Amino acid sequence: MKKSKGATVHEVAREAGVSAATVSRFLNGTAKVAEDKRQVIESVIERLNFKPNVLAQNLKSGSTRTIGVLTQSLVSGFFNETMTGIEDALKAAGYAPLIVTGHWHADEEAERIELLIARRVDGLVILTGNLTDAQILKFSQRVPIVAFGRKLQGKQAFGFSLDNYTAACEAMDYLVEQGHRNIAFIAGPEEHEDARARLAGYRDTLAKHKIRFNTKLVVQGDFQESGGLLAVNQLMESRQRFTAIFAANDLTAYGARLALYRRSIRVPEDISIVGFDDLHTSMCVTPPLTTVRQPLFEVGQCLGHAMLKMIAHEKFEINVPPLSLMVRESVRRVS
Amino acid sequence: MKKSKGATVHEVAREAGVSAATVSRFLNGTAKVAEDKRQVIESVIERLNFKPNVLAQNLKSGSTRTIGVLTQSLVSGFFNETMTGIEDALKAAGYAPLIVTGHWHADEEAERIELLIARRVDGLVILTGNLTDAQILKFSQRVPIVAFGRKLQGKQAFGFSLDNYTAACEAMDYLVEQGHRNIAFIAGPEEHEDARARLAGYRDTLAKHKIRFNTKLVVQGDFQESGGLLAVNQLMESRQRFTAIFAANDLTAYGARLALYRRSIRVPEDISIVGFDDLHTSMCVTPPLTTVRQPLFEVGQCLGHAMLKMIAHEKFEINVPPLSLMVRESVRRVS
DNA sequence: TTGAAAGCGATACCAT
DNA sequence: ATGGTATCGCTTTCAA
Repeated sequence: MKKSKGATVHEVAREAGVSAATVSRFLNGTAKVAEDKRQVIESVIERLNFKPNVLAQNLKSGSTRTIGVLTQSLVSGFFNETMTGIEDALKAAGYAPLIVTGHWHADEEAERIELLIARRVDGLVILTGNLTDAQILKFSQRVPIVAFGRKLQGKQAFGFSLDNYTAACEAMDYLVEQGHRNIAFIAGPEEHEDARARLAGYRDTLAKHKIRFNTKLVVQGDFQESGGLLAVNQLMESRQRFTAIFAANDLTAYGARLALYRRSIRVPEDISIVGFDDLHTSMCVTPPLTTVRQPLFEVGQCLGHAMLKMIAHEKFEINVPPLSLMVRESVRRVS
Repeated sequence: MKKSKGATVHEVAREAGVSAATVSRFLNGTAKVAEDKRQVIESVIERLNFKPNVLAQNLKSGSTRTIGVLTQSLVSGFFNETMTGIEDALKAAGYAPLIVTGHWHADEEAERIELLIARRVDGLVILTGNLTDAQILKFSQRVPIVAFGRKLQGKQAFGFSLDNYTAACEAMDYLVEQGHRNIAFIAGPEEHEDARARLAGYRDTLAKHKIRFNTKLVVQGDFQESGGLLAVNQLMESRQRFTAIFAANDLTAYGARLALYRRSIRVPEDISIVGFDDLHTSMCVTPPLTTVRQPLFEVGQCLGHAMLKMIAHEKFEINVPPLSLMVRESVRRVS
């Protein structure tokens, strides 16, 4: 099966009356090439519409200029905004992301990472997930890894997360400042580090303001809309009194808001809601959601740059804007 | 620079006391290998933890088992749901998607496609975008292409879109059935085929029901929330009377809904809204949005399968569920 | 059934 | 400055 596509360096070389080595040198600027040959080569390349075969380059160089990205969901605004940042950072350096999905399932994540490694990605970006740090460190013996959503430090591994705790405290402080004292919390998955940090922030801020921690006001969610909806139902059934809900993430807040709507409870007149993430849509829901903004695009860029630096064995530092509370219209002042 | 990673077939061969060819045959089942050698090879592979170098296989086979996917936005629910379907279909066949973004910009799309081709993807999936059919047909001379959002038929190109027109008619019929006669329409980008089909559906259904087409009731949007918001403002300023809004897509509906909220106009009590797409969040906004559901996951799967078939030079047919109206709570019956 | 050897296409070292 | 040649690791004839 003759490949119909594309000329080779040898063909170009022959046509131009030079050696393949010279063509290669011209292509990569590896060494000086006489002006006259230069011109001939250039025109032959043009005429033959020659494009170097990346596959051969890859084999030779051992590098694919591809970065594997392990995400958890292709439909989540959270991951996708981060991904946009990653793509942005990689693009400039001529790298492309190979994206796979782990669906929050450690086994699947590991399997997809194996695939990525088999495909010889030059590096790996891991967005949260359920692998243990130990597993990731193990993988990092085979390929450089940058992770988000976990603190990690190794020879070829680096991970960072944002200060979810402080941001959660800030959100809670705001709620208290607005006069709320009975605040419900819809938690995220327990195994999730960020979710735990947010819960801790809720708890500690209550203490700080000398507000009694009421277990009945904390219900389990799952970071999905459905969890938020169920949580509010549970809250209502338990007949606890509360004037505000702090949802562990925006999706949860959406679900909670819907449950309230179903019961004709107004937001924020009757109950206030605060979310976490600041998804793209959060400024457009009704009422626009007051939530903690995660600078996900910047995080993505940062991950991309860090990856590139790591591959180049250069020093790098993480520098992303802090989490910040976006005050919109879902919280009402109570007296 | 000696590669620290991975043994080669030759090393395995040497250790096992056979030739590299035999190892290769064992690996690919290309030919029979004696049971005894088989066992030795297997154990050596195990011991050396040998993994064939995909780069070399790629070079040899000319194939990367990678499908390029041109999307327009990494943060759009519309594209991402489709992508999930594509990934699902490819995964089973050992293919992986290389995703790039065109941002609705023909030049950028073309440039990203060049990148994909340079990386020797085995095929290309194009999700809508602003390239002309002619451009795509041209690209398809270099690589097989399957496209969504445009009808296309070529030697190595195939494209299909869903019947947006009929679905738009259905949505409008529903609105009319519910007693609405003054229906505003917020259009999508004019150059967008689907957007035009939806507008046509709006117009024709009005005619079918003998309702006068009022130009003032049609305002331009951009498929984004902001467009919907602006559109409603414009509508209010023009002081037209209407009881319902048909938004060209869900994002537009979100924006419209927010604009209404800002003016304390209730949905659906004062004004009804119908969207198009059925994004994931649409069932969780308040009120849950009545909208046309696009079976995007299935579309993605279909695209993936079609691509695989095309690569294998096999016949295939497109079979996706039709668009359907999801009746939820954003439309009220008026008398 | 098996092995030797010739590529796949680009690159880099070693001469000249 | 330039050419010849070995090399990256695997696959696949061609012979035996």
